[in-house]
Amino acid sequence: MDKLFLLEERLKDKGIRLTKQRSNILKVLIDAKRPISAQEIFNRLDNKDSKLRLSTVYRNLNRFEKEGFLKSVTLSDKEKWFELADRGHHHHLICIKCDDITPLDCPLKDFEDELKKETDYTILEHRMNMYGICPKCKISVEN
Amino acid sequence: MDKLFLLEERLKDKGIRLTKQRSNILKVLIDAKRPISAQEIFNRLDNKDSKLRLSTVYRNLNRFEKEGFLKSVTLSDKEKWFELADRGHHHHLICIKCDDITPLDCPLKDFEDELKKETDYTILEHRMNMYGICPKCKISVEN
DNA sequence: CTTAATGCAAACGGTTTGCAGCCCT
DNA sequence: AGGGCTGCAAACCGTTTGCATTAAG
Repeated sequence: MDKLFLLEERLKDKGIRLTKQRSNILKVLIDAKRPISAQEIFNRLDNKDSKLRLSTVYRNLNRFEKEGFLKSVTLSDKEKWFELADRGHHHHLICIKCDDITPLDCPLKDFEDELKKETDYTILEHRMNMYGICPKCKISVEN
Repeated sequence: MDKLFLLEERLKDKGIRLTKQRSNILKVLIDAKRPISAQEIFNRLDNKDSKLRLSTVYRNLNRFEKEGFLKSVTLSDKEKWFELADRGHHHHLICIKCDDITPLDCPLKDFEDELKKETDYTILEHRMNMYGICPKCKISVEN
């Protein structure tokens, strides 16, 4: 099945207009297969056929997130990264040398349940990232 | 024992000059008993006896973190929060209504060990935050 | 005295916003 | 044709930086 087509259908269903810019942004997100920043999306689309401004990228990323198409991740202290929400809840392992990203299953289900009981909080969300050096970068550091 | 005195001694031991500004910043961090932003530190010290600039707060927070006195936490997408490093490794549960913060023991030791084996990464660090609504705010929402 | 630390102001980088005009539907 | 969306430029906000002055040791 064509991911882009499906996403575009969902846009239309919600009454969100299908512009060339939106379509292109979605394409980049699909191709990326990993979290990606607004700036990087912009870079990959700049000098392409249609005009595009960074502010448009931001506006649409925010819109898409609000509509549930995207999830944002805070992996660095600087920019937000965005990825398609179709892979379900998971976390990330990031190589601090090469920015390689590995998705991780969530190990926090039991912990969260326990926490609810202990604290009487309504738990809404959690975030977890692991940072390290990937096998490849370990080798290149040695050389 | 006096926390401030001990921290100031450690500053001197490292050859870091003990200024009035530094002393005041440390006081606020000690009193806070929770992560706190540069701006909030500045607010609590503004209009006090000695002069202070926000940039000085930032410079010292970064310095203190580098020296191992502080840990920074990314709880929101906006500002960094800082807390004393004397409590050892832990995480945070934040009420999104009132910003109340509860420290949490780390539940990720086993997961991290497993991850090292599975991925052959060198794991350097991880971050984890839980977000929810505290008991008090749940009640006030109902009213 | 020496030089690290601060005050001050300006820059920076990621993100948001207001407005006029464009182009989906 | 109408209103949502974009281009454009300017603002915004947390943070950093360069330089002259101050003050710690």
